[in-house]
Amino acid sequence: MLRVSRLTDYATVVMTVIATHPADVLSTAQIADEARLELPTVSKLLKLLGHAGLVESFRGVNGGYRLARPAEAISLADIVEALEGPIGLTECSIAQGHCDRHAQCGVSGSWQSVSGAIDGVLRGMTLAQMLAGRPAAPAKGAANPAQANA
Amino acid sequence: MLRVSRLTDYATVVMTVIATHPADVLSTAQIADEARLELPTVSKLLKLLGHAGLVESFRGVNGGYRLARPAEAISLADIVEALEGPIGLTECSIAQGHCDRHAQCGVSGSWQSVSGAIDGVLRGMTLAQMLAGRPAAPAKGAANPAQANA
DNA sequence: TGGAAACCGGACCAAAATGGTACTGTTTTC
DNA sequence: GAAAACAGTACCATTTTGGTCCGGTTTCCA
Ligand code: FES
Ligand code: FES
Repeated sequence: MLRVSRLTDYATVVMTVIATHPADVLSTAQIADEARLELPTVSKLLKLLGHAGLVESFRGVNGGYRLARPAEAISLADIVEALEGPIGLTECSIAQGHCDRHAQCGVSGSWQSVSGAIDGVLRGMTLAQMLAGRPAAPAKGAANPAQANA
Repeated sequence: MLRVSRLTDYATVVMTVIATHPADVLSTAQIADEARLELPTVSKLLKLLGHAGLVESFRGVNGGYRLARPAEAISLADIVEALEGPIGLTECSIAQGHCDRHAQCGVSGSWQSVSGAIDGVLRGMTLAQMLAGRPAAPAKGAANPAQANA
């Protein structure tokens, strides 16, 4: 389905919740409550996001999480990468040489090309735009050209 | 990793192999041999691609497969959709209403936006372009045009 | 008329990824 | 020192994926 993991989807929800309170340090329980997600799940997500440097964590009583950067400086690509690793549609397009078919298959170049384009799209969508809830087209005004597919 | 299935990757290889012989009807064995893939796997791929209307199949002796459309009219999006279904990064972006969190999460709009953009990218890459991107024609020297019964 | 080539449609299974949870430790505040 | 809250990790159930196989059907050719 060319889909992103459900955890990644939830991560965007969590990030928007945090971004709604830019001045506060929110506990996992608060975030889970606002995001309507299970607490252990949110906990896992926050750990990943913290590891990627997208959120700042504070331990101890009254601890919690806060955005490490303003929402304008956090892109959807950052979140996706935090959850799913480097962006690349195929394994061959991430690390060449891993595939013995690389020599004559020749499609890896095309995959790399589209991977780069998609990376640009994801990088053009910022958390601030997601917060606005009414985001314009990310990079290019790519409305669906023709849905007429057999 | 925001990756496409490995089968989808193989499908592009298979499609380029078929597109290299626009005038011939290639058997599954021939395609598998040129693509350096296992025959049962290629068989499954061809079935899927045939269902999607991307290749034409001919039964019986000397049967095989052929592109149903010129390579210029087949896009990467067509191949991806044939293997993985409709393009959409999240489940919510494909069918709204499946998610009880849809009301207040608000990120589904953003996901739909980027999904549309990615769909445009994939639709802009044609099989002909993928063919052109190849470094060189691999094993085209073996001119076994019609009915390689041998 | 018979056999062989080749596709068709499934079912089937093993392996891997995913989603989700739980537990124990460590840090900080009061 | 007790409680709050994050850190790390380990674990398991479920789903998805990858890959294979089999019987059936169609077509061509001798
Ligand atoms: S390089 Fe790996 S399949 Fe093309
Ligand atoms: S609509 Fe499903 S998580 Fe946002």
